[in-house]
Amino acid sequence: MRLRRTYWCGDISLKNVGTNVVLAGWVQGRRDHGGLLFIDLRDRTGLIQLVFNYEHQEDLFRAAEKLRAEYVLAVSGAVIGRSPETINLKLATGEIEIRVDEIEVLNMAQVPPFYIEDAIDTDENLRLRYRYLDLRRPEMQEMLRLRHRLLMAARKCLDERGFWEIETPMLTRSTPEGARDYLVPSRISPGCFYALPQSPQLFKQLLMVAGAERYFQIARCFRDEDLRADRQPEFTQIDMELSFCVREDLIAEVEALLARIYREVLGRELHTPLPVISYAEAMERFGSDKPDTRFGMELQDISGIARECAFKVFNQAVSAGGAVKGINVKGCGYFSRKELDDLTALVQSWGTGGLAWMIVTEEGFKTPIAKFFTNAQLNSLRRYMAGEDGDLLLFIADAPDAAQKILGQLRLHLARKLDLIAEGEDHFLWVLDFPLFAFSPEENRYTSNHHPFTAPRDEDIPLLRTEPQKVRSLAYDLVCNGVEIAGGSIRIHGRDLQETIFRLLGLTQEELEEKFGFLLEAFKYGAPPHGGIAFGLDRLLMLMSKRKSIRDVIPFPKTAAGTCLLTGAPAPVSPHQLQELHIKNFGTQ
RNA sequence: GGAGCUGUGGUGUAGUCGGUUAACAUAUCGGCCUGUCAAGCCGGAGAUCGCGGGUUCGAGCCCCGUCAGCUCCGCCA
Repeated sequence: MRLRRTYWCGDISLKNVGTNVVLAGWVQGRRDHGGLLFIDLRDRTGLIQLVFNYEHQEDLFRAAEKLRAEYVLAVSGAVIGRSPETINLKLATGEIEIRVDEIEVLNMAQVPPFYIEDAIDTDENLRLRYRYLDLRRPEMQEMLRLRHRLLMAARKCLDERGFWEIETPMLTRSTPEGARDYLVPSRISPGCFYALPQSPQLFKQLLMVAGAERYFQIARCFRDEDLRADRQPEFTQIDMELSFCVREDLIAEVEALLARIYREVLGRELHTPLPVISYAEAMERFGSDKPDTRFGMELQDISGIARECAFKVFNQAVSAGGAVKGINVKGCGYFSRKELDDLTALVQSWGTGGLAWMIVTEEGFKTPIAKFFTNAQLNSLRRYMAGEDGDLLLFIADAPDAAQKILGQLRLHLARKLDLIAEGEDHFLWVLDFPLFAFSPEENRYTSNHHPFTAPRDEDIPLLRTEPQKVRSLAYDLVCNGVEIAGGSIRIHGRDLQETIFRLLGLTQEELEEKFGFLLEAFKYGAPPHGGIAFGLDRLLMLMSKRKSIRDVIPFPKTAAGTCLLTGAPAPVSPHQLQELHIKNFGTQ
């Protein structure tokens, strides 16, 4: 390489007119007019136009004629201002161009399999197979830049607030609970396996015992579960933990970090403190523990009226300990019978018996179940549901949590269908006071809602012995637009309480010692009160860049089947490799 | 594990009721062209229609299977 770059393409402007510059980059395109030839040169900062004139320099012109898309060049030339009629306002550097006096072709290139430009509509297979070309496209370069800026802003902010960036092992041990582990066989210990971390959970708690006080890590995490549009088998967390803190301290730290990120990366102010809602209230009002609060259509409880009415589905549900919940779909009284039947089928596919509907009209209620209600009941229904003429009221009768959850899903479904969601704004909120446990009927035991190290609220500790399902935890989720962005908790720091929880989770003393003995032992040596949280960095980026797929914010993502189309991973290995690892291949049956 | 959608020159699409030579745009290659920036004009090459089987006189189109990608359910402390 003879010519050494002196400027980036996108940094040149009218200020540089009259100077000589050396640029380097890729050929974006070529416009050949015979004796006059234009080349757009691209680097990661943008495009700039190179001009070659046959009359000006014949040899150079002949060389330029041979250039093709994606050839790699260094050029030297003079920055000249364009004449007014040739200025291109669509191009950031459209007021100037480079009159080239020397070209160095650093590499030739095959014709790429798709266009290197934004808004391409090509098969994602191809984009992933040739990811290095896909990443050349400006919108993908912008993603890389945004990701970098987010990481830098987070690191700077956490550093300034006294957090130490500390690495924890990637080769660790498999633990029960949680997602399926990715396993790594040990060569030196035959028959034994490492697990890749689902999160650095245990290590960051040990760091608190170790007196690190404030820890963070940009941590890669691995979970061997099926993929989704917002889920990859390996993903990145901004992981934090701090000692001597209460829940409110954690929340304040996170809000400071998030505000800093929004300011530095997007130039936007985040108004803190962020709204807070309890898990119970979120479930009651939105039927979700990650409510999308960008629109209304909140759930109402009409169990009181349902109990009194003559409609068996309603009154029996309530007397069996269930609930009747409703939503008001404003102005949708025009829904056809078919649409209502489709909605009914939808909620049935989600596992409830059916859907009751009422349309509020000037003459009263239009509904197949009118005869089961007195006028007084219908009037209080209308009042409860804030029903106005033309509204559609939908009701589900079921066990309280099922009715909430399914109606919450229906609320989301309708909001998307009716385009009620204001895309411009981000609605952050904290969800607090999650139940510590969920009961698993399949396993006939309690499981941790968050993870087994989550502390219960002090005042609920007595309930551990009597009604564990009622114990509220010191866990907190940060939710935005119906997506969980971050989640964490205050941890248990006492050995006795931790053992009680493990036992409630059905872990035997042996399992407990074997799997978590090292943590319980650490807790004997003066563990400080501590708590932490982890951000889903990829999801945060999706939110900040308004992308619909997590693959669009990860440089080298995997497909829905967990494969990498670029490298071909996962792939078979040689028998020799397996032998060294003491692994026998049983084939694919 | 289950459900749905998609697969046709390099790329994006069209392809009727199953009918003979698979169309269009763009990219690409060659020629012309001195102010383009989605350059323009002329010409050329480029597809066994994801793969395998079946039905049929005949399949891009219908049927079965399979592969790949995407979306959703289960799963994801």
